[in-house]
Amino acid sequence: MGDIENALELIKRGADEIFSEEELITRLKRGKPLRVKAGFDPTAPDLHLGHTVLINKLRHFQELGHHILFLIGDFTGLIGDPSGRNVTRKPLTPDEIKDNAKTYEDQVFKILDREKTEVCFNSSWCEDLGAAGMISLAAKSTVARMLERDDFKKRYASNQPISIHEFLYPLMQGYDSVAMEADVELGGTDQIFNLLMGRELQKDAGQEPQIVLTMPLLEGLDGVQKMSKSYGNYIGIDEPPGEIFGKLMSVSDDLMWRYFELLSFRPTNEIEGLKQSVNDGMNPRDIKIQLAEEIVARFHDEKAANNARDEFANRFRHGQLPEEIPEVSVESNDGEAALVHVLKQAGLTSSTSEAIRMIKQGAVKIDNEKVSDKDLKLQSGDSNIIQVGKRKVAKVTIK
RNA sequence: GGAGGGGUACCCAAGCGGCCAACGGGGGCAGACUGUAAAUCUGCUGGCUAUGCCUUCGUAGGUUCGAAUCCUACCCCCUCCA
Repeated sequence: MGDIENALELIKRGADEIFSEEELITRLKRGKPLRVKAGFDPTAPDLHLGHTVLINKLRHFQELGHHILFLIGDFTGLIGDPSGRNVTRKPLTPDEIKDNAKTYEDQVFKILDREKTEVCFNSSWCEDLGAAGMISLAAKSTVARMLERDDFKKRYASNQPISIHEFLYPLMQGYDSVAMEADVELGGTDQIFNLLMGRELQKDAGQEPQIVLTMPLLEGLDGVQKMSKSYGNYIGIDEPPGEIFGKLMSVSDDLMWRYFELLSFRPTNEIEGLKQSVNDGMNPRDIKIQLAEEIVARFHDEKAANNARDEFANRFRHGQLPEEIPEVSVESNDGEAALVHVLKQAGLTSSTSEAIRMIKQGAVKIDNEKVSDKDLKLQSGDSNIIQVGKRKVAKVTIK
C-alpha cells in the first residue's frame, strides 16, 4: 500500500491532470507493469527541453518498473498535429521524417534507459489500415465533436481554413493506443482531445480505456508561448554546453521557477528551499546558475557544466572574450578590404546592409574599440578580434 | 454550380495610379540600464560592386511616362445560397 502511495506521488509530480486517478490506482494495485505510451511526431530534427518534460515523466514510470513505449509518429507526422495551431501544419516529406526520427531516437536515451524502452513507429500499423480502415475509423467520430475543440473552433470562427485531413489526426493518435494496447498515455495539456480519443477508440475496440496523464506545456525562452522549434524560443538538448547554459541564464526570474518545477530532478522540498533563500535575499542569478548546471550536466556532463559556468562568468560578468574564438580569414582587394564586406564574409553579419546598420548602431568593435566609420578599410595582413553585438566574435585576418 | 469578400515583408495589418522598399503593431536585432536577466527607454528591421542600382505587395500577362494600387486570365482561401 505504501508502495502505491509513493508511486502515485512520483507519477503526480508536476502533472497537470489525470483521467482518472481512481483508475490509475486500480491498475497500479494489480501489480502488473503498465504499458505507458508517449508519442512524438518527428517534426523537428532535434528535441528541446519542452519535449523532455514528458520524457522526464516517462522516466518516472520507468523507475517504477513500468513498460515504456516511445512512439515515433512517422505516419502521423504526415498529417501534422493540429493541436493548438491556428494554421495548417506543413506536412513533412518521408525523408525528413526518417532523418528526424533517427535523431529523436538517439537523443531520447540521454534521459531514458535504452534497455528498458520499446521504440515503436506508428507507420507499422497505420499503413496496414488502408483506405477502408481509415474510413471506418473516420466514422467513429463526428464533425461536431471535432469542432468542439478550441483550436478548430477558433479557426472556424475566424474564417481560417481547416483541412479534412486535420480531423484525422486525433483519430490516428487514438488508433495508436488501440494498436499498442496502452494502459497509460502521456501528453501535453494541448493534447487532451487527442488523448481522450484514444479512450473512446479503445472502448470501441473492447479494450480497457487508457489512463490519460497530461503535463503542462513548458514556456519557451520568451516566457509566453510554449517552447517550440517553430517559435524559435527553445533550448535543444543537443546544443553545446555554453549555449544551453547561456539560454537558461537569459530566462526571467519568474520563468526560472517554472523550469525548476518541470525540468529539474531535484526533490520538491529542495526547490522550496531555494525559493526561500531568494526571499531571504539571495541573488536569483545564483540559483539560476544551479539550474543551468544541472541541465547542462544532464545532456553533457559535470565537467562541461563547470566549464560552461566559468566561461559564462568570465565572458558576461567580467566582460572577457570567450576562450575559443573562431578564426576566419578574408581575401583583400588590392591590399585592403572594406569592413562591411569583411563582416559579411566572416559570417558576423548576414549581409553588407546589415553590417552597415550594425556599425551605425555602435554594435561593432575591433580589438575592443567601437567602430563608427562605416567606410573603414582594413589592410592586408591585419589580424583583429572583431565583435558584433555581445555574442558574435571572430578573429579575422585579412589576406 | 451561383453570388459576394479576400490573398501585402517573419506574423498581424494599412495603403487602393507617382511623395512606396511600402503607415502601425507584434516578433527579431542593436544600443542604454542590468544579473547576457526580466521590465523600461532609444534606434534599426529587402539586397548590392551603395549618395546610385536591383528585386519585392498570390501567379502570368496587359494599360500607363509611371502600378501594391487600373484591366485580363489563372491559382488559392473565406462567407452565403444550392
